Amino acid sequence: MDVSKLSEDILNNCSKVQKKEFPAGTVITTYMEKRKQICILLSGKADLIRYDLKGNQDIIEQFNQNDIFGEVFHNVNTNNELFVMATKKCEVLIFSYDDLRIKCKQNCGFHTSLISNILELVLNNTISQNTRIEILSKRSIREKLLSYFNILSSKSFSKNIVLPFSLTNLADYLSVDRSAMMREIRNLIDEGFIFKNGNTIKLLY
Amino acid sequence: MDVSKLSEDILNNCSKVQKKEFPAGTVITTYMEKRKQICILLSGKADLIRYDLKGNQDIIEQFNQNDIFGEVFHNVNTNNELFVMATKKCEVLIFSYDDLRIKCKQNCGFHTSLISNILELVLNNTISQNTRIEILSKRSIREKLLSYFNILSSKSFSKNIVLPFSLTNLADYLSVDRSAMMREIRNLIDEGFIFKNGNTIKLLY
DNA sequence: TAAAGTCTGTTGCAATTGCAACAATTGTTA
DNA sequence: TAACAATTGTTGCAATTGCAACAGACTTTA
Repeated sequence: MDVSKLSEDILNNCSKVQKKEFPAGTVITTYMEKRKQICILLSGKADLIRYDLKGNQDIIEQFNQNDIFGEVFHNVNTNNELFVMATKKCEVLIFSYDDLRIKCKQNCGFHTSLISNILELVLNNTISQNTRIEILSKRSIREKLLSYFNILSSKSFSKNIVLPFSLTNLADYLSVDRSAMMREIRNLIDEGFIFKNGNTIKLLY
Repeated sequence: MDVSKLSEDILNNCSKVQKKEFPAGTVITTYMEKRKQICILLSGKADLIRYDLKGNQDIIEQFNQNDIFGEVFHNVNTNNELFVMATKKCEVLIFSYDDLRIKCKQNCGFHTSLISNILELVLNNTISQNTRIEILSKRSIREKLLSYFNILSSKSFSKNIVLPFSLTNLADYLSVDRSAMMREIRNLIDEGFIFKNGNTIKLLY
C-alpha cells in the first residue's frame, strides 16, 4: 500500500486526523486507557517502551516506516505504563479509533476506503505477529534460528539470505541471549548446516 | 461485539459470504496462497495445524467462538502447509478479503459496517497477540508465569485468579515444557509467591 | 584523527530447562 | 461401573541457556 497517498487523502478529507513531527528522543505518545489512539508512522523510527518494576526500560516493539501502532493494539491499564519514543526524527499520523467509526455515517465513501486501508495495515501487522509468535514458540535457540532462516529463505526464494538487521537485534527479535545465540550460530556453521559471511547466510541443507 | 448479529446481517446482505457447518474431526479449510480467505468461528472449537518436517502435527493456534482466522493472517507458501481442523462441531462464516473490499463500491452503507466489524475482530486478535508476544519474550519460565498471572490479575482486578485453561494447555501457551513449568510453579509456591488450589491461584506479592 | 560508542565474537560457569519416565488423580465413555 | 483417556504432579539427568566479562572490529562524532 502507498501510505503517503493515504496520508494525503486523509489530511485533505478529515479534520480529526493530525500529522505531527517528533525529533529524535522525544515522546510520541503515552498509551492511556480508553483513548483508543491509532498512529501511523510515515517516516522515521520509534520504540515502544515500558518501565519494568526495577525501573529498567524494556523495548517491547520497534516501529519503522508504514507501521501502525497505538492503544487499540494493546491491553492498557494503570499498572502498565507504555510509551512510544522517537529514535529518529518521525512524521506521524494520529487519530482515534472512535473518530474512524463515527465519521463513517457522515462521509461514507471516503471513510470506507480509509477503514479499509487501516484494515490492510492491521492485517500486515497481524501476519508479522503470527510469524514472530511461531518463532518464539520454538523451544531451542537452534530451532528459532532455523525457523527464522527458513522464513527469510522462502520469502526470497533463495538459500542465500541477508539478515535485515544486526545480530544484536536478531537476538532481541528471537528473545534469546545474544552470546548464546552467537554460540549456536557457530555450532550451526561447524556442523555444516549454514555458511555465514557478515550479514549473509547460506543454507546448506 | 455481537457476532451472531453480525452473522445475521452478513447473510441477509451478502451473497459472497457463506455459512457452513463442520463436524468434529473434519477439515474446515486449508491455507492456500493468494486466496485470501477469512473465516469467523460462530461456534465450536478448532485448531490451526501444520505438519512439520518429521510429519508431526504442530498445533499453531487454537480457535474458539468469535475468533477470526484465515489465510490473510498468515504468511502462506508452498513449503508451509497449514490447515484448520474442527475439534468440536463448528459453525463458520467464510468469505474472501477481496470480496470484502470490492463490494464496498456497490453497497457502501452495509459494507462499511461489515469492514468496521471485521476491523474490530482483527484488533481484538492483535491485542491477544501482543499480550502473548510479550509473555513469550520473557527469558525464564518463572518470568513467563508471573507475567501471565499479572495480566490475568489486572484484567480481573483481583489477586485471586482462575486459569482459563488446563495446566497442560498453559504450558503450550507459554511454549515451555510442562514438567519444567510444574516444577517452577512448585518453586513459586514453596518460596511463598503464590498459593495454588486446583485452577485457582492467589498472588501473595 | 582521536575518542566514544556500537557490534561481533568468544569463553567459563552456574542456573535453568527439556526430556523421559512414572505414579496418582480426575474425567469420559462404553 | 469398569476401562480408557487425559491431566496433574514428581524426579533424575543431560543438554541448553543466560550471565558476566572481555577483546577486537567497525562506525560515528567531536
